[in-house]
Amino acid sequence: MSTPVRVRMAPSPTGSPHVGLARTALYNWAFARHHGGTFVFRIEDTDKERNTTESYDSLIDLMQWLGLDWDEGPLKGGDFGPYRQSERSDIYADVLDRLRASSYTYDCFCTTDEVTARRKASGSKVMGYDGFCRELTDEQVDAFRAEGRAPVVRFRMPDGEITFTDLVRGDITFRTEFVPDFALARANGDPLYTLTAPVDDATMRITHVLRGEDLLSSTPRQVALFEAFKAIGLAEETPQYGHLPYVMGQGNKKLSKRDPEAHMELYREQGFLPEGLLNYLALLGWSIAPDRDVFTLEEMVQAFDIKDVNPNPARFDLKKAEAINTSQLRLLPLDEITERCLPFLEKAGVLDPADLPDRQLLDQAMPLVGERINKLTEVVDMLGFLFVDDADFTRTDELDDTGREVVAASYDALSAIEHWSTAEIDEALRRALVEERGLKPRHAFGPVRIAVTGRKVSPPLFESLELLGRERSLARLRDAMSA
RNA sequence: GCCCCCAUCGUCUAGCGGCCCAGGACCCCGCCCUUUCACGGCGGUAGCGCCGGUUCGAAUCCGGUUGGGGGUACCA
Repeated sequence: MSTPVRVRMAPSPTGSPHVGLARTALYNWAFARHHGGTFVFRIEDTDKERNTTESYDSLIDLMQWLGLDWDEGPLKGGDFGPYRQSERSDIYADVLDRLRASSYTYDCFCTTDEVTARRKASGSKVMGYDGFCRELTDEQVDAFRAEGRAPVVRFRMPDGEITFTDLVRGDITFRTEFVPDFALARANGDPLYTLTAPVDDATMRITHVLRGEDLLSSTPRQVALFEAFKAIGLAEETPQYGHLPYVMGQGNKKLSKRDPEAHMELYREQGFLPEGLLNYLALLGWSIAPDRDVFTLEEMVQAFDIKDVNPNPARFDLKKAEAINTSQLRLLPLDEITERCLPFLEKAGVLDPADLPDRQLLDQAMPLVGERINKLTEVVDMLGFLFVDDADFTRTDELDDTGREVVAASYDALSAIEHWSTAEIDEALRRALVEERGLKPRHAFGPVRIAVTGRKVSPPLFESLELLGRERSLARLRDAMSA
């Protein structure tokens, strides 16, 4: 491949970014990095009705969080800008003029109702536009205008068939009788995505278009358009297309924006690692090796080949996503995990990262939980008991009468301890509860755990007691006896 | 309806004619570790949609069939 690779990610800022989009972004990014090419980030905001600035912001935010850095685009600039279609109107208008001057397009005055009525009457199996206005005379045009009709601009599809080599599926052929003349601009003059995307790909010198399978059937239009672009001197090469498999949700439908699990922000809020999510997303249609599925982004860049992408649709499986995330978490050094937990702890009101004693306590506690959590948010429930003010401490799990007796015995045993250390706590509790009272460990330590941490589930008990400190521990035990 | 795409364990996949009576991961089920829950370790169940070809030999190639999915806009 002699010409340098240029790929792009071109989302439209409508709604919150979803996982299919992220997967497409990842593959484009990995492809660009693998080939030492350029990754362009472009915003397709031609639909004024549906675009929102919140969506635009969250798109940028998501890409930054994932660490998929772009070489050209918003916040970055580049030689082929602007990178928001809303700022490229003059470019589209110019292309439209040139296309019209060369008769690649024509004005169409038909209404949707008229077209479907004609289709129905003719008994045609093909839907969509029927080419009615292709060869209008000047008189007919005048008559339509006299009626007050404004035309949409349509592209004249050539006869015959169009074949292109899909990077993930191989050769695909469409007969153009099944791809009707399509609109490039609205009657009010606004360009449509059917025009803007190819124009941007051409002017930005995009070499490879990797996008969702939903765009597969529109590819013949783009290929035909590119022929016209070449004729009017706008493009020299048609990009190569590769259509990525769908990401499906529950059941057998494509994951849509209506599915809650489709939204990327959900995973971020749940405490997924960008590394974990990206690793999992990479697996939806690609694999790095027959016997391995946990890897770093660098390894992916190294190994990624678009030809290895599997064309099958893939179902998003939350359980596996979590498992991969866990594996990525285990790869992180403890202080890194701590650092990443901070925002979640702060947001939950567990601690103030700026508070030094809190930070020190956290650093002591993290070794107990760093290897047990699967997602960052889990530290909140796991460590909350250590930081909560005594006045606000509550138990979410209940103690029964025998539990209270165990707690009382524990209180006595622990009161007598000389040094408040894990080893002595262990020894004292074991002797008082297991040896003297003959309790099974499960029944011995369970009530103590609930008394002190408020929950049946917690970090290791003796260590937790040590960190909590003698006074607070004993206070909680005393409190639990009468609860 | 028409056009296009897809087809290996429940799920994600490896497999690009013999190495496969199909390998890995998740899930699930046992067992081990164990102060809870986890984590971790070990083991197990489970799959090439169907029918024809091609070939000495097919999960792998071809055709058909069935089943899924997507597209059919003055949305992207």
